Amino acid sequence: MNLTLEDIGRLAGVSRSTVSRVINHQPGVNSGVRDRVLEVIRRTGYSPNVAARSLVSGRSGVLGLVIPSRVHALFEDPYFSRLIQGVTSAGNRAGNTLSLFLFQTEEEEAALYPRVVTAGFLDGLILTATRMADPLLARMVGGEVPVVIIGRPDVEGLSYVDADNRRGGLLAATHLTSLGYERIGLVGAPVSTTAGVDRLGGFVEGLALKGRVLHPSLRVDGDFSESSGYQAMQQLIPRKPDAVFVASDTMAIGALRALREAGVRVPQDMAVMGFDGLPASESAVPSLTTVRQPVAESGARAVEILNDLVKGTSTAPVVEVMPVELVVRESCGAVGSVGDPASRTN
Amino acid sequence: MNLTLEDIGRLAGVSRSTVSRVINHQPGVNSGVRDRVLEVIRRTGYSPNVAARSLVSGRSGVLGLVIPSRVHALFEDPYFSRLIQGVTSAGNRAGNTLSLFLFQTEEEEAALYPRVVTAGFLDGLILTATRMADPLLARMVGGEVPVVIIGRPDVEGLSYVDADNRRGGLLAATHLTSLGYERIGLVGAPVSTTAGVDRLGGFVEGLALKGRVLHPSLRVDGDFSESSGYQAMQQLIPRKPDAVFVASDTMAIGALRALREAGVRVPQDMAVMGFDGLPASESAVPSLTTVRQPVAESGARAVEILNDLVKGTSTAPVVEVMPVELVVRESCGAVGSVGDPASRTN
DNA sequence: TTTTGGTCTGAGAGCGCTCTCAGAACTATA
DNA sequence: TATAGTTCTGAGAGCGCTCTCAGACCAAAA
Repeated sequence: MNLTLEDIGRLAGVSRSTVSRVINHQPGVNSGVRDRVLEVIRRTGYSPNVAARSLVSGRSGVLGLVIPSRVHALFEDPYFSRLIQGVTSAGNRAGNTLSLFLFQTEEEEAALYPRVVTAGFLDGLILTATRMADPLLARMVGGEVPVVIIGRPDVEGLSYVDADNRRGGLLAATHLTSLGYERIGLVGAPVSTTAGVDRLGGFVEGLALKGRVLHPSLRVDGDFSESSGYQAMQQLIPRKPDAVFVASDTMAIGALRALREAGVRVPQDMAVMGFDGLPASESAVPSLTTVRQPVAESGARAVEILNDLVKGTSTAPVVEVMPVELVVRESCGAVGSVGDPASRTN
Repeated sequence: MNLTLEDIGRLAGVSRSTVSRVINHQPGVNSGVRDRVLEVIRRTGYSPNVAARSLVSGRSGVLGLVIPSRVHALFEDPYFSRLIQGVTSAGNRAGNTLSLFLFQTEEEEAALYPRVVTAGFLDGLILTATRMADPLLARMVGGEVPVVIIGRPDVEGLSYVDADNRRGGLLAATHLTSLGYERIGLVGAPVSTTAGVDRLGGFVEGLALKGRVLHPSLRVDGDFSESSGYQAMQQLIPRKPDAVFVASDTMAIGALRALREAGVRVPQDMAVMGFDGLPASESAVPSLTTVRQPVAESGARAVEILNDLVKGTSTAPVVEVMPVELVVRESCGAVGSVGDPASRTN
């Protein structure tokens, strides 16, 4: 049942070459012939053999999405679900198929690397969740396969799509200070990631605009996991901040859990802000004021950039910074009936 | 820089054929020659061209994972993250690469289907989250590509890996009745899925063992999403059940949210059970008694079965039912200081 | 020495496709 | 009618690999 170009040609009374031309929308085919061929293709349900095609063209239409999930919990962050959705839907539109590479350990990563890159099977690669000084990045630079990073890499010369984390941190600081909070703390993202560094940098800058500094005792860093947010907040509670910016929604949800257990009311006793704008931030109790970043859009944009790189339409490095946006909900007391800073009890 | 078999052969002083034999671990190669070839391969970092290989062998080593995420929220259920982890890690071990197909709409599904199956690019397919009477399944049956379903399909003749949902439902019912609860309700999974049907069936059977029936007014079905669990529980609260089995952890977390808002204490005023055993069920407040199913293991098992099918080691249909297990935590009052049924206040 | 049998190696065909190139067919111009 | 130009089509090479088949080589048996 596996048809070839030759078969279609025979059925349509033309040669393999002509059928190939029709399939690839090349000019110079008599329209009558073209219709006849298309009709045969439609009738037989023929679709070209991808392996043969990519053998000669050197293109497979397959893009790789690499997620080095060393931190096991990492992948379970809904952030990745959204990202994957964005990447696949853009891929579907563009005619790509997506291969997913999840690495649990660095050994696995090293072992599979040749199969991923050297085999000439992938047209391009999207890398996510890289750390600073990531060996993965080092391997990629100057590789034979175009690469787009999601998140800002710490080396030059690579294409990437990043959220405007710095501005996001700044928005958070501005929002909290303008609401009148005094002792503002931070549950940071790991400073081994540029996202962590940038969100921190923007946050500190935003505080500085109002002549404030981030007191070191009011800062605890997490690792993006829910439980790390929980633990970080447990450390912060006795130090009595009146507002805390948590640098990811997932960690913020953990922080809310710690506060609930400790009997600290949000926002009356303490304001909490998140970062990401995941659906979970909306259904949290109280709903979470957060900085939304366009996760799915970033993934989609990465696919577009990568496809341009593959086609040679554009040449590296392409950089795209995606806008972030403040989403005001209940957890900072700025809206809703739950209370505002003026009516706080502590 | 793209090396071919011919290049390696020239460098090692042998022919293409011999190099091929070495690479594919075929017998009948002089061990001195073999070592020489391997050394050249190691030195050059050669790895065979996948397209050429699969063109002649008819195998690509690529498995497809199809997730028809019609319900948009579906994919954001951490269940899928775990499943994907299980599938990829088994795939990594077995030398497969994984292609991910996420369909947002039925049109997309239909449009991409030929590209997925007919193109001869995939060795096999893993299908998840199929509904009853799923057109996707109909398309698969008798297809040219081996298929393994995750979850029990509603048609005969297909290989599948399923959790023992029926037994899970029964465990839930038995646990709740043995704790002395009287008005036991259900937030069900959609009956358009076999998981929903089986969990319901087992639950009803478990109640029947104690001479109980599930009162229709105490049953509301959800769609696996957090918000559907929230809404279902809102409907259930005025009907005053003293225990509710929620047929997925994600929905159970929504249900807990509704209860918290309504001021209903868990487990003192109402016991709640979940299903799945996701990490989130442990960090929920109160921690959730649930039925754990081995999600990652199911994914891994599906890969193994599929690989056997591809190799022809086994012939369809292969069926594997994965065991489930009761995980007792705080939310039913069976353990912990929060209270037990005897001390309930209503 | 010849024969037999086994072990090892290379030549060559072919997987299904793309792409170049040459030639066929047809139209426009001299 | 002859020539040039244009449009369309098919033959054929080749992408990098696997696999069959025949032959080279060597040791053991006749």
